[in-house]
Parts: sequence; structure tokens; C-alpha cells
Amino acid sequence: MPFLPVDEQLEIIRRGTIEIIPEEELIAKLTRSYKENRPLRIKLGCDPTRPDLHLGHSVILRKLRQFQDLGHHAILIIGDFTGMIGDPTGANKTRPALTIEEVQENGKSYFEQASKILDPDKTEIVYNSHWLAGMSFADVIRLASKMTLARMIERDDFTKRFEREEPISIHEFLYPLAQGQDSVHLKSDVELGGIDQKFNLLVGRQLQREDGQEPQICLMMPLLVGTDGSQKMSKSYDNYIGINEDPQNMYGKTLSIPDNLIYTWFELLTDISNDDLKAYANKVISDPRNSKHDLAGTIVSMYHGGQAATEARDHFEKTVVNKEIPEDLPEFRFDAKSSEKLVNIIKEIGFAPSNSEARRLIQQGGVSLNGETISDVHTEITFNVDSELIIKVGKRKFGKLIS
RNA sequence: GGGGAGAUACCAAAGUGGCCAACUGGGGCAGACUGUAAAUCUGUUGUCUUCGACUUCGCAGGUUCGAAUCCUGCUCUCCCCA
Repeated sequence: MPFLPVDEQLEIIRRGTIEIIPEEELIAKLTRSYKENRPLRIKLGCDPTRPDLHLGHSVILRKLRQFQDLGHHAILIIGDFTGMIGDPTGANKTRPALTIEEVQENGKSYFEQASKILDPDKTEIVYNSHWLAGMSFADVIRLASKMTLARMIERDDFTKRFEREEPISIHEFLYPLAQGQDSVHLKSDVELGGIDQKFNLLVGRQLQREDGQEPQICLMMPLLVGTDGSQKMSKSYDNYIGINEDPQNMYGKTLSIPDNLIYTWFELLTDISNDDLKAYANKVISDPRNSKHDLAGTIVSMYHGGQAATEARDHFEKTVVNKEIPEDLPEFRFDAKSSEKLVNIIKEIGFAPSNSEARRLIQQGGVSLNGETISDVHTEITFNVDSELIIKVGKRKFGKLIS
């Protein structure tokens, strides 16, 4: 299959990137690939520690997809072996080591989810335990001799932990080396990663050079700022939007991002053309409301289709803007003629994790039945035959109690 | 190997025999407000059969009428010296 001219490829590749090291070498590689009609080997490692992918992960996966669409060869590494070390990048504490079983299970799930973004048929999946697990202690020592302590601790995350007098285990130093070894093994031309991966990616370059290979290009994407508008999107900050999330949540959460994030999200998360993107540079300022709705709609339709996006917008307008009761409520059935404390009901249907929490919600005016706020904690509900009660807990938990 | 410091709720961090379910900040949740599930303000934030009871302050024992606070052992972490 013929490649696009190099400058056209570059324009696509460059979109959203924060740094390409070194760009000249990338151009050289692309040029040679074009002339010889040979695809570049693009490497992306994934950490199978937490298998729930969110839009933050999608940034880099989408970049890999772009390379695929340009005709290059995508290699997705499931870091089943390195997962047992735990990447220290950005961590403020030692990551818990996982068992082989956990890691491999997660890896499988990771690929399933990533297939929503990648072209699964054109993706080579490899597990790095295949070459790392068999290394002897002597091999590891040889590898370790290529890194110095000074280089290692110049990394911000280690320095910070060191300054805060927090533990850093020696094995964490091996992580970048293992990741770099992946590049050597796979003879990658380009490795993709978040900007926080810079150090790890550069180690790959160094190790390849020492191995006599042409060093890989390091292409880094910015970290996607999460829905809270301040920290990178991450499950542990609870500011994420999962790629498997239902349309309504996806839409609503997107609308909750601060206005100054709209443009970047368009750039990093959607396929809108570069021209459209430019138009949004102004529109997000003149009309943030509609821009954000556009963004939410675009994202939802990417993962759930256009129909779902329209419905999600509708749902949002109804429940949040007009504070109406949505249709299609989850139903909870109770025995007719029985009666039960409201507190218990809220807990039973999963709208609160404990009775105490349910009680608090009532006290704070967060619970209503058929539109009427309930403030008495001791309220008991008696179910009549064929009765129906709409319960609302907090802003967006709705349910129908039927008997 | 020697010496010192420390382990408190989701996170950070007070408390050092009863007034501690535990100050305070962050986060979370709720209410008001809003184009918004943003910002801001207010409230709330162990559990339960809630005007009361039970469990919680690294783990296991002990002293005491009574311990997060005192004692003993253990586990883990940090610092300094070698």
C-alpha cells in the first residue's frame, strides 16, 4: 500500500504532540520508509495495572491509530512483566506488584478495550514477559550497568520522593531499563508515550544505540487534563471518563470540564479536521456553551454512535437543565403491602453505600419521592398494590420503586 | 553493624491517659446558584436497630475504673554514622 508523502504524514503525526525527539530523525525515517515502501515499527507499551481505559489513554492510542492509518506497523506491548515491577513514573509511592495471572488477565481486557480505538487486525500484540522473563541475573546486571545512579535520580519523581523521605525500592530503577530493553528487542523505529514517559523512552534510545541499532524516535503526547480541570486524567483522581462509560455519563462528564479545556480536548480526543479545529479556537471563547456540547456530542458519537449522542444531549437537557425526571428509570420491585424505612431502601437499591450515608442524604435534602423532598429520616414507605414511586437521590440517581 | 525519628480516618496532618469517632486542610458527597455535573457559597464526611450502641488511630499482648495517648514484643518506613 502506498504511503502518503512525508509532509502530509508529518502533519497528521504532529497534531497534538508535545515533543518529538529528534524530529529530523523522524523525517529521515519517514523519507526512507516512503522511498523503500517499508512501514515503520511503532511501539506503544501499556501498563496493564489498571485495565479500565479512559479518554486519557485514548490520546496515545489514537496517535498509534493514526500511524496505522498511515500504513505503519503498530506494536502494542502488554507490559505483563514490567507490570510486576510497577512503573514508578509519576508515582508518589511504590506501586504494588501484581501477580502474573492478574497482569495477563488485565492485558487481555486492555486489548479488548483498545480495539475500540486501534485497528485490531493490524495490531501486533506482544507480551514483554516473553523476552524479559528469561533473562538471567547476569543479563540484568549487564543491562543495569548501562545506567548510572545520577541519571536515574535526576528524574523528578524520584527526586521528589527522595526529598520527602519516602521509600524508593531498587527494583523501580529497573523499570526504565526493562522498557528500554523492549525497544531493543522489537527494533522499534518510534516509541509513543505520554510526556511523563520521556525518561523511559529516552532510555530505549540509549540502549538501542549501545546495541548497534538505529535509535528510536520518541514521540510524546501531553497528558490529558481530567474533568476536574487541574490534574491529569486518572482513575485515582476520579476525574476520568471511561471509554466504556455509558453515553449519558460520558456526555455529562464532558460538559463538566472547565471551558479552557474544550479546545485541547477537541485536539487530542476527536477526529475533527484541522480546519474545524482552528474554527473552534475562537468559538470556545465566543460560545463556550455550544462548543462544549459539540465536544460532548463528538466524543459520545465516537464511542457510541451519533444516535446515542443525540439521546445523551436530550437526557442532559432534561435532567440537568430542566431538572425533569428522565425516562427509562431503573426499576426496583418491592412486595405489595410491605413497608420499609426509606433509609434502608436507599441503601438496598444501591443509591448509598451505607444506612448512615442514606440518612445524611435525607437530612441534607438530597432525597425526593415523586418530586417531593423528604426531610424526615424516619420516613417509612408502605407499598400499596400496583403503586409506583419515583425516587431521586442526589442530582442524578433516579429510580422507580414499584410494587 | 550502631544511633535517632516515625506509622492516626480516602490523602495530608493535629492530638500524647478521660472533654476523641478524633482539630485543620485537600478530596468526596449534598444543598443553593449556574449554560454546565464548572466557579463560588453553605452544610456534611466510621458503622448500626442514631436523643443510644458498636468498631476505628501499623500488628499482637499488657497496665488502668478508663488508652490513639503508658508498658512489652513484632512488622514496616525515613534520617545520621559505619
